[in-house]
Amino acid sequence: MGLSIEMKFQELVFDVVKEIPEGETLTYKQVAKMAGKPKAYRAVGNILNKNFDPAIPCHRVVRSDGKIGGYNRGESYKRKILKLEGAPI
DNA sequence: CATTTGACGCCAA
DNA sequence: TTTGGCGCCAAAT
Repeated sequence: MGLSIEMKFQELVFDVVKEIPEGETLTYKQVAKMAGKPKAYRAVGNILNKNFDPAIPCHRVVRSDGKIGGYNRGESYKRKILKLEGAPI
């Protein structure tokens, strides 16, 4: 029976991001690696960019350079949320 | 099916 | 330290 779990990279990324606890942050590269493709960090950014689902705390994904990164609702808002959550960033 | 798009990452200067 | 440029990949068109 071809019931092999076949998740798209996009689904895996969303799943990983959904599991990020409050006050924690992951880098795009880390998320890509956890999703099974350590070199797809570029695609991760693109995927999160299209996500407007508030159930996915995509604001907890930051750059490896220590910068905030972007956010489809405004980078300022992203930084504010991270500060409110007490993220080490 | 081919090309373009980007919320990135890393290195050299 | 900061900046510019190249590489990298999935999804959209």
